[in-house]
Amino acid sequence: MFISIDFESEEAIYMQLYNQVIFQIATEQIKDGETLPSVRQLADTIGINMHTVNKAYSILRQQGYITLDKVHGAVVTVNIDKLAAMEELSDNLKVVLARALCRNLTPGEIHMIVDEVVNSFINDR
Amino acid sequence: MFISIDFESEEAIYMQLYNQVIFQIATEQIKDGETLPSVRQLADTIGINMHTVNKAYSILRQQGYITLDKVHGAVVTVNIDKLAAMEELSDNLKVVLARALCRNLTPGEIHMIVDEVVNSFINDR
DNA sequence: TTTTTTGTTATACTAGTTCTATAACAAGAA
DNA sequence: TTCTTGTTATAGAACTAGTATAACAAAAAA
Repeated sequence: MFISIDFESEEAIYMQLYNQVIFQIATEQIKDGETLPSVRQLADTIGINMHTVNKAYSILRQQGYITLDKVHGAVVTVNIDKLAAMEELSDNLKVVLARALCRNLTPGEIHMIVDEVVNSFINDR
Repeated sequence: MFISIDFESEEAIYMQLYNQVIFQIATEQIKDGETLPSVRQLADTIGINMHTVNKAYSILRQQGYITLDKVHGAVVTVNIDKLAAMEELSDNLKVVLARALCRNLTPGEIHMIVDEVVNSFINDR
């Protein structure tokens, strides 16, 4: 797994890590059932503290992207609750799309950009 | 302008305030050219410190949703740079749509939910 | 003119978050 | 046994959020 952290960024390290794991699952660079590096190993590779990786992993687990245990480590487990997933997306979209409407983007333009972004992930597979 | 703050929320007060202004511009409850309450007045109404309102307003200004000066106060000014708006939306969508793809939502399902959210804003106008 | 209100800036304090560091524990694997 | 695993505890440094008090210049109202 390739992770690159920008230490100059405003964004917290554990958040960058969290987002990059999400991106890699979305583009299937990491697939359902595959294992992430251990917290200590990844912390060592990146050059950050173990607890920072642990925090990212804990949030990923809490939100149902991975499972964690001592036997199997951090395993990607893609959620299958469609209804919950749709509600989550709806919530996440509210702020983003409100901003787009404030900028006077039309529903058509918004659709076009949604397509672009979705396809950029799918084409990376 | 009606603002309601959840003091129990994880979300910072200035962020809740920022988001609610965005929502009200998106639903045209506040229209282009209209004036927001002064920082002191709004702080008093909500029952929070002046600096907390000032922070929300400063970010709104910095991101081009309002202009601030002593003469006219906080005036809503809808941005007209389409290209910048589209790049901003594209960036904001990346994280949200990656999460949706991790949940195994299809492009069709994503489009349906985008429509729902966009229409919920437009129908509130 | 005086008073009030405006955005803006400065300083200071508390509480909480982020990140690091060291350490320890139980449990499975080598 | 030895190593590695996830997990938890504690503690410190640096930063952020929110509050509080205060002050300034400039426009508006009295």
